[in-house]
Amino acid sequence: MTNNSTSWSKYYTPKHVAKDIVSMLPQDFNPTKVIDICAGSGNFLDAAVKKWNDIKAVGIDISLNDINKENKYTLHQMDALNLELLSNTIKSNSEEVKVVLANPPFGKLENSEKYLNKKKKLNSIHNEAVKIKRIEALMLVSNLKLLNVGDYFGAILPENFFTSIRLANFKEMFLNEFTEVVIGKKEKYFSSSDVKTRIFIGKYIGSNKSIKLQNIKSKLLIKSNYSLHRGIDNSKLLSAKSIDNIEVVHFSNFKGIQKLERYYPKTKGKERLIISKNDTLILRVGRNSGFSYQAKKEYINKYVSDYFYLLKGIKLNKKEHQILQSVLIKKRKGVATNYLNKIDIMNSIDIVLNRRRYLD
DNA sequence: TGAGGTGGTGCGCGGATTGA
DNA sequence: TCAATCCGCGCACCACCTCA
Repeated sequence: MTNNSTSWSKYYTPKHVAKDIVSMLPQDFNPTKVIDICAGSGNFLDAAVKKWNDIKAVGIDISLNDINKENKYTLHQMDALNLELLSNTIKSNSEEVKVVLANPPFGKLENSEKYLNKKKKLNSIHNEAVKIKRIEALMLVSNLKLLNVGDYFGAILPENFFTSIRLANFKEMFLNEFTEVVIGKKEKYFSSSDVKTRIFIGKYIGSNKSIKLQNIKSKLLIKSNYSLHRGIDNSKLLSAKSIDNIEVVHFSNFKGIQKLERYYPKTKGKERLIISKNDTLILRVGRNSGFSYQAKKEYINKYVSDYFYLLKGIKLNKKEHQILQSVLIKKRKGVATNYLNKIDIMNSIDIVLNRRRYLD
C-alpha cells in the first residue's frame, strides 16, 4: 500500500491462512457480501467465495496488478485510507450481511494527519490512529467504516497491536467495537519476514460506551525498593580506549560472554548505569531478550549498554533468576524484533518478589 | 549460490524533564 | 516559559554464517 506496491507483495495473505480465518467464522453465519480493502492477490476473496458460493465479493487495493481479473469480483483501485472516498465507493446497505477481511500493511505512516477529515465531527478512534502514525491502525479504522452491527471482521494483525504500549489506547477503542472476539496464537505467517502476527475475529457491535483512556505510563511510578535502568545508548558508545573512559559491558549473548569492546566517558549523573556486585543484567532486545543473570566479577565498575536493563537494589538467588527469566521470556513483544519494556520487566520482578514474600 | 538460520543493532521519534 | 536535552520505545530489522 505504497507507491512501491511491490514491496508489500511478499506480505500477501497466504492461501491457507485466508482459508483458516474464513473457517473460524461461526458456522451459522451466512454473509451476502465479502469486502477486502487490502485485497492484494485476492486470497481472502477466493477463500470467502469458496465457502459461500453466492457471496458478492468486493476487492479494493491501491494496486490491482496481482489479482486475478477472471474472477467476477467487483474491484476498485484506490487508497482505502481515504475514508470519504471509501464511503462513497462502498455504499452502506442495511439489507446486506457482511464479512470484512483484511491483511493490512504494517508500519510507520508519515503524514498520517492528511487522512483526517477536518470538516466532519472528529472521531476519537480515527484521531488516535492518526496520532500513533501506524498504517495498520488507520487501515483498521477504514475497515470499521464498512461494518454494520452484526457483521463480522477477520484480520491478520501485527503482534504489536496486542502488546505495544503505544498502541494500547487504540487497541482498547478498537476492541470496544466488537463482541465474540477470537484472538489467535502468535504466529509467523509470512515466510519472507520475521514479523509476528495474530488472527483477529470479531462480531461488530459498534462503540456505544465511552472509553476512559488509561495513563499507562503512570504505572511506572510504582514505589519499590529496587531500581531498574536502561543502559547507555549504543550509538553513543566509543570504540577507542582512553584514560577518561570507562569500559561498557556491551554484548547480546545469553551465555554472558563479553564480545564487543566499547567505552563511555566517566560522566556525572550516570553512576546508576555502573554495574555493582549483586546487580542483575536483563537482556532487553533481540532473540535472547529476557535472559538475565547476576553481574559477573569482571563486569563490576563498568557501564552497562543499551542492550540491558540493570536491576539494582535486590540480589536474586539462582532459582529467582530462573523464574524471572521464564516470566520475562513469556512477555517478549515486538513485530519483527523481540524486546521487553520497563513495565513488563518491573511486573516480572514483582512476581519474583511476591514469591519471596510468600515463602518468607 | 541462495535460502534459511542465527546472533546482534543503530537510531528516529516523541514525550518528559531540565535548566536558562 | 520555552528551548534544549534526556530517555524510553521499537523496528513487515540487519548482516553474517551455514549448508544443501
